[in-house]
Amino acid sequence: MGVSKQQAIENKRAIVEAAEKLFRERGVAAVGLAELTKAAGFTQGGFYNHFKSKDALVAAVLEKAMEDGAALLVAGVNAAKGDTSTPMQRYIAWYLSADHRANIETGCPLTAYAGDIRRLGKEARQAYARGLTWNFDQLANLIDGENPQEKRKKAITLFSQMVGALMLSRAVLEVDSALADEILKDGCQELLGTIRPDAKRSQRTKKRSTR
Amino acid sequence: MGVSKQQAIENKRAIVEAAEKLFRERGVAAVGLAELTKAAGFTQGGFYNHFKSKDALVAAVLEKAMEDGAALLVAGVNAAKGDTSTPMQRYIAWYLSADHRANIETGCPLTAYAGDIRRLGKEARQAYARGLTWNFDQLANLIDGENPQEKRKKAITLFSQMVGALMLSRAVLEVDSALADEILKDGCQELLGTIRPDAKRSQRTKKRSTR
DNA sequence: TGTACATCAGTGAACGCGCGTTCACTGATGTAC
DNA sequence: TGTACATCAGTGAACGCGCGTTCACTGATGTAC
Repeated sequence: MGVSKQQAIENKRAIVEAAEKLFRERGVAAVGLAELTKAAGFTQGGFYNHFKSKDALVAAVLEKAMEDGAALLVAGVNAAKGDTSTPMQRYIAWYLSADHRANIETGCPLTAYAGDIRRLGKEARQAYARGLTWNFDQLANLIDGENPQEKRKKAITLFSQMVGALMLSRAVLEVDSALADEILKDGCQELLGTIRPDAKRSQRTKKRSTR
Repeated sequence: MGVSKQQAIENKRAIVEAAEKLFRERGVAAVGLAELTKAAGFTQGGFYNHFKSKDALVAAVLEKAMEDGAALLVAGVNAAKGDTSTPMQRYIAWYLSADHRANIETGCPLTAYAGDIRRLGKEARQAYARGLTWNFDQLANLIDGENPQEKRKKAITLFSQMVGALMLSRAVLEVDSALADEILKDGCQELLGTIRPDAKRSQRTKKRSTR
């Protein structure tokens, strides 16, 4: 129908954006191209002007998701004025928050896609692995002291626990919200204690006093 | 075509068994009833003699999977003759083994379905939540000392970490097997150290000496 | 600056396909007498 | 114990549906002159 180059670029971006949200919420297989192109403001057939297949879109979406995930880490780690917590403490507190749990479309893509990624195309899986590697590297930098190997190992085990707790909490949220909250809170408490041994006791005391 | 009652029961069991494996490997949405009934030895239309809908099958499969997961925990915890490790040590070592990672169809269903369960029917999600609750209870019993709340908290955080590490390791296995192995091994080492502080050093020493 | 025309993003119908579900029918099983 | 018959698991074709992908066509955009 005749559309400016700029509009075409915007339309492609809109497909990826819509896919990024819908894929996470409902799963890649459950979201059709008709729905995606409609969300981007045009019709089904035009999809193939932008991607050679749905699989190519999936790869682009994962690539974009990993970039967004990286931005989340970088931004989340910045302290608000007057905040005396460490970057790692802020990251953990955000990661295992009810807010992050509720917003799977805008949250960490590594947890959001953890269950599906095995079944997606190779390019998508490679993007995921690259994103995970980058995340481990960044987290290792936020861990203080010790030798590089120990820092990396701590980063990996810490992140594994965050991913597991967030997934399990989301898994049972609608059916057993008390259990979901327990998983999140226990994980958060435990991890904040782990990264700073002397913070563990004060964290616990704080919890109790607020009850 | 006339079939004995016993055969009919066996056929129903065969559907659930086939579904249990295929659902985990390829996802619930990607496995059709035609494939399942064929695997069970009959044709598509007969499915509805056994289940009122695909959703009802999914619920039955999750129910069965949780039972099997429970049996895995109970069995895995039993010591071989001459084995001096604790039940918890054995469970962790099995859970974070390359063997368990490779066999998603027969492994722990809580990790296998962690990513998909949010999108399944309510009955299936309830079965999952019940299975998770049971698992936490059992693991808490395997943790020594301390008060019940601390044991439960430890069980939850420990299991979260195992689920996260196994999921992430599976997620990148085909694309970056070195990273996948690192996640599994670091997680295993860390957890074996956590549950028994004095075992941490000996575990590390053993690892190094075998390299 | 104005005109002629090639480009190519979007249209909308069609393709073959597999899905979950329904249904009239079959015929061995298993029960009632 | 033998016969008549109701039950019901399995058959196989059909239902409407939505999927990913293809394609001839449209027409505003943007370039070449």
